Amino acid sequence: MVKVTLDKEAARAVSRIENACLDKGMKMTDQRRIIARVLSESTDHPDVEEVYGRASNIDPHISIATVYRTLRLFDIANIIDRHDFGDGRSRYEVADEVGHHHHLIDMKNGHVLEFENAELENIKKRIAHELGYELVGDRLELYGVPIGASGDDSDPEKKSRTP
Amino acid sequence: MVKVTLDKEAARAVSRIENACLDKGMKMTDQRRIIARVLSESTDHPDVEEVYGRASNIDPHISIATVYRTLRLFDIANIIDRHDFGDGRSRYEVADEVGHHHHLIDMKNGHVLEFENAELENIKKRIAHELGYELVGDRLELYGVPIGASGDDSDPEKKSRTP
DNA sequence: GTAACTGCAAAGAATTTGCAGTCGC
DNA sequence: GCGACTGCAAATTCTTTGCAGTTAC
Repeated sequence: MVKVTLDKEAARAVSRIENACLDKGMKMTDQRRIIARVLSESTDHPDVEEVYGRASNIDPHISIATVYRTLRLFDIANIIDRHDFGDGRSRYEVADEVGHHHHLIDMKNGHVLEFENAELENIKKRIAHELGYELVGDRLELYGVPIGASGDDSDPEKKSRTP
Repeated sequence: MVKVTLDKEAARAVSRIENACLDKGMKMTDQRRIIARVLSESTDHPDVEEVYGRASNIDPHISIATVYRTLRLFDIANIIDRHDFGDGRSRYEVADEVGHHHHLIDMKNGHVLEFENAELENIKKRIAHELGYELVGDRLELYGVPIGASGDDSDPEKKSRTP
């Protein structure tokens, strides 16, 4: 049942991306559809290499240059969000349709948690206003260590370097 | 009078950095002293190339590799903060001794404003706790456009690309 | 039909590193 | 004196780009 829900959501995201492309006069090529699907089905925050790998499983002929170009386009079109978690590379995920979430990076094992907080959203807006600005974007990452932990050390999303 | 104050502060920052180096068993070379001075005297957020340029004005023989190495060391030692404002390069500034400030990037002209907000600090900590983490670091940037503006377009700190 | 897109390989930009010589402690 | 540090140039890593052929609309 979970899987069905996921597939449905992913399919919805794919068509959302396809529509966004067509709206902006971009052509919907097989490669873009594949990358859209890969991103829609991802629940983590893959970097370019990782997206390339997953896309290659679907079409082994896809080129990494195309992945770079497509991710850049999707990013500009606000279809996806680009993140920088402190290791050198950019990471991507499908953009929120509503609301806005941020990330907490577990310094112990590299896990990335997502969270959303209305109060936080308000404060950010308020601070910007107080400085005389309209908030048009923002970026927040928290870096933390598990409370009272001495736990495992796996690193499903690699390690970060910025504290 | 302002200038005197600045020089005093810069001198204090330089010796603080020197002490931190010695504390950690790092050698205090001329190059490191120069880079410490450059950073201490900067009120903006220079990138490596810029630090290199300013350091070169003091000692034209300094190498950019040394600047890279030194900035990395200072960063690890928590003497300085590294930032990423969305253009490709890293930017640096002397770390806060107390408190913690963040940045608002003016999307219109690239200006970078600094701000501090106690309420914000609390929320971040609280969110981390709710997720089961002790907050050990964080990063926040706001991107904004001036309210009711159609103003100038200078870019003293270059332009950013992330919204 | 044609402008946009792709793959490939080469170019670019930012940063790191190997090595031989130098210098702080 | 010795290990840490520096300068230099070459190497790495991530990302972009020029070009010739292909494809979506």
